[in-house]
Amino acid sequence: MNLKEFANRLELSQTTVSRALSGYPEVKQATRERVLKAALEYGYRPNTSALGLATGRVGAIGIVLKGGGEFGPHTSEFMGGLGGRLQQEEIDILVSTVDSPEAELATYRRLAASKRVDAIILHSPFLDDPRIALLNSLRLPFIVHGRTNSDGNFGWLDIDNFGAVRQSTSHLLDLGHRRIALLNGYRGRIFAEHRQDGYQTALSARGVTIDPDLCGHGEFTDEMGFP
Amino acid sequence: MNLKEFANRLELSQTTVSRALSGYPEVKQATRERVLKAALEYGYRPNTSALGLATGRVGAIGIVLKGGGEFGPHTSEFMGGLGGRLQQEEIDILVSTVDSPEAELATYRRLAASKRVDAIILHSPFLDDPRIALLNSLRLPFIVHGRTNSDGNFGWLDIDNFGAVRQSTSHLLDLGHRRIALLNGYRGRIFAEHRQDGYQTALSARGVTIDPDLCGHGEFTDEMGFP
DNA sequence: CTGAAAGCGCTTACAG
DNA sequence: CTGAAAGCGCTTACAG
Repeated sequence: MNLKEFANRLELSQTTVSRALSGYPEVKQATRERVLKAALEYGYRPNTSALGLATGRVGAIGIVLKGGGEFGPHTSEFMGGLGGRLQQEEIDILVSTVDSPEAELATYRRLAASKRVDAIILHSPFLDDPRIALLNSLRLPFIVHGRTNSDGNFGWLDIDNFGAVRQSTSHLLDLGHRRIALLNGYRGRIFAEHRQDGYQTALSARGVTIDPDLCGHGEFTDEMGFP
Repeated sequence: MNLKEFANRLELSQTTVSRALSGYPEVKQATRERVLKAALEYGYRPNTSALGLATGRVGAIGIVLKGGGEFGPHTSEFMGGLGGRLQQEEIDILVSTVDSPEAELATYRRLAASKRVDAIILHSPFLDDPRIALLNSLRLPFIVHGRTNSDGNFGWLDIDNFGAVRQSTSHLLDLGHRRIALLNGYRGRIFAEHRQDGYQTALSARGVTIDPDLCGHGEFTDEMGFP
């Protein structure tokens, strides 16, 4: 059912129905309630494409997943949390998978040109990340999950990698341990650098010399745990 | 850049440009090449919302993820494979997360009414799955990942759970083992039933009595491996 | 082989 | 407080 038909049934104009549904203030309370009730009853919902065309908002935020290793449990968990919140606003997550950095950039171009999403979540950033410059130039709103050294005025969110590892390392030192290994992510990832810093800071504070052999870098897999 | 502006630059009508881009046969070869080249150069792509409104196709297929346990590595892997194939057609995956079966049904209603996706991937079906009847009644095209006993004429894809477990059980029997445990999924899940059947078939074929204590049902987590 | 124009289903100034 | 109508950016009969 479309707006025209729905409005006809209510014997109201499309204008008034649209305004009632969108919460505009100039609709009479009684009218609004009648419309809201009928929408539930008939299951009417505005067509997303039409809405997107008229307003410029499509109600979806994009996330690009790399086919390979990035697609781990962290991504799942993050998407679960993100989706839970977005659900409240009836916003969905648009996932595009790619198999190379070039394909990822091409995907951002495609998403921007076709106006497929309202914003992007950029995750697992590099110290200096070309994706940020691209997104900026495309004027595609985005937020970064993780930290980076890239320039520009953009929002990001991250956990305190430095603090977490410094604190846990200190804790082990408190317990009397001295040979403490750090299983870290790939070098170049900023979170890995921060963890390394936290680790070194804690060790240095106690005068423990760092043994490079105890610092591993790589994928976060069970296998990587076995040197 | 929109079609109007793009067509103006080429000094062609929107009609011809649209047809050239969509691969309609009635466009002169030279014209088509000129359009295709310019599209790449200017980065023109049709607005998805407009395209969806005009054609009824939105270029996205939906998948609903339950916030809890379903969101494991299997889902990630499946989405990775799915996305890789869809990428070739520039189709994206629209993910909605829910936290209850009711919310999942409500989401299908929302996706259908707002015409947000072209089709749905239904995963982890139950023996008798109410989602299938709903999707049918909503006339939302879908395919089932996994098997079910539900009625109706619909497509599904699955691995041979019965054969896989029968064969691996037989293999262990061949090696001389007799106390073989089966760490299975939840009862009621059809894949779990099939695996159970495969297990029992293999054991019965050798006259080995089944010990219910060796059959675990639950989440596929490390913790579940410890009785 | 090409183009003018209607139509897809909404929103939102503008008018009352 | 309500409505008629233009406009969002495409596709596609229809006409030539």
